Amino acid sequence: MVKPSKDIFKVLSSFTEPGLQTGILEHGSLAQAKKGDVLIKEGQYLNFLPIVIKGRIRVFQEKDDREILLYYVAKGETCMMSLSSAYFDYNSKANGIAMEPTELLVLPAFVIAEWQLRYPSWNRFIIQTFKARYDDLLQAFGDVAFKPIQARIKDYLASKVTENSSKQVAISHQTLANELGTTRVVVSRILKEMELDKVLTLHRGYIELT
Amino acid sequence: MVKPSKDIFKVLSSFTEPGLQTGILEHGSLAQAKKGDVLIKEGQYLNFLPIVIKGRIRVFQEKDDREILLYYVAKGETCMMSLSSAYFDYNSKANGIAMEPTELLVLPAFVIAEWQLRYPSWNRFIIQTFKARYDDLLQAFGDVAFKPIQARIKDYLASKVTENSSKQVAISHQTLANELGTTRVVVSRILKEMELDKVLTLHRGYIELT
DNA sequence: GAATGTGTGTATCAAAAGATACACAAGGTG
DNA sequence: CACCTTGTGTATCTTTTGATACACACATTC
Repeated sequence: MVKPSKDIFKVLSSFTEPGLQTGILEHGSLAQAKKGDVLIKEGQYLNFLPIVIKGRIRVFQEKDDREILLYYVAKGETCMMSLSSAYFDYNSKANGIAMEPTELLVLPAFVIAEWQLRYPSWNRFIIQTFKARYDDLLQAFGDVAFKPIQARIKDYLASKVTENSSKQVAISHQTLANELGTTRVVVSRILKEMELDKVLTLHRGYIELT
Repeated sequence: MVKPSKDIFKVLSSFTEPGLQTGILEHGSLAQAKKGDVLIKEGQYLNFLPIVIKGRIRVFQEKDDREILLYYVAKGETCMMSLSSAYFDYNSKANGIAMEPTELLVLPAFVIAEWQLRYPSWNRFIIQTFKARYDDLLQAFGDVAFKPIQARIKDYLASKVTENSSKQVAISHQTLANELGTTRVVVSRILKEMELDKVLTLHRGYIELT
């Protein structure tokens, strides 16, 4: 049980109220996760709220041997599943796995509602989280409902290109399939078509957009 | 511009603080919508928050000539799109249409954030709305991503049977297709298969589960 | 370099879903 | 009744997606 230091407010810069900062230092603890660590499992009850200080968490749904991405939790953000779960005593409807070595600030569930009425910046944080996750999900929902996989692959790759400002996207076909909720063979097939259409070049382990 | 009376708190029974009630009576106004009235259009900016007092609103996404249901807004509830839009000055990502003659309490956007810090019951209302809509959407997302249409039709009809405690579900094939994001022909085909499997009987304008 | 795991290409077949077109029935309206 | 709208049944064809199977290349480890 490691206590956080004031350094975390370099990352959590939106939490400005002195009382809030004191509360975080008092009730919070720091936890580490290795790449691949399972942080949240579907069905699990959570009575704490993790906020990512460093690293990234992938949150996804699973059914049989298929997966589909919901969202990533980046530095300074928290996970919707935990928030819902901690706030309402519901269980998680998704899984969360650390993508890289990740550092978490863990807060007990009871502070969420309490601080929300007391500290405007905390309230804003909670509302922002709900809103951002809802928007993400809505976007994903529309895509799955209306777009063919080909277009979704294109979109996914395009967003990665922007995100990393590199034309080369390091991802395997299997992982891409897991992000989009389909299978490896389908992804390979479509990627090959796209290569024939000259929109990208395929390599082992990465894809190069043209 | 019709001012609301105290009667609305029969519906909005969770708003207990006297100050909140006064605020609602002061800043709110009542509006009526006829069946089929378009209340929210995709892309629209909203600077008000409507709360349903009577009736029901259908919120859905649209692309080309396809539709897919997001959720219904029932008595005492508000619409996630409006909330997001009014709270954050974003535009709506969905459409809202009155399903029946509907009465709305309309509040100006600025009250949302203000009341949220001042009145716990209002805060709870806002959070509940986010949470409930997120859950709905997550469920729908998983269904679209993983379930074949046949199963989704089954689920949809089953939920209507429960909701109305009647084995007869009054819905046309076209409307059902619009709820699920597919086309009429597909729905008719699958329903016919299901009739041959003896799980339901088809009639003009309604479907009877067995 | 043999063994193993991971990543990719591809063929074949099957199932699901969509597009288009047409027939017809039921109900309401003039 | 003639007319129009809405709802349904269904055939045909195509596209998309999925399932299974197999080959092979690259990389890592022993």
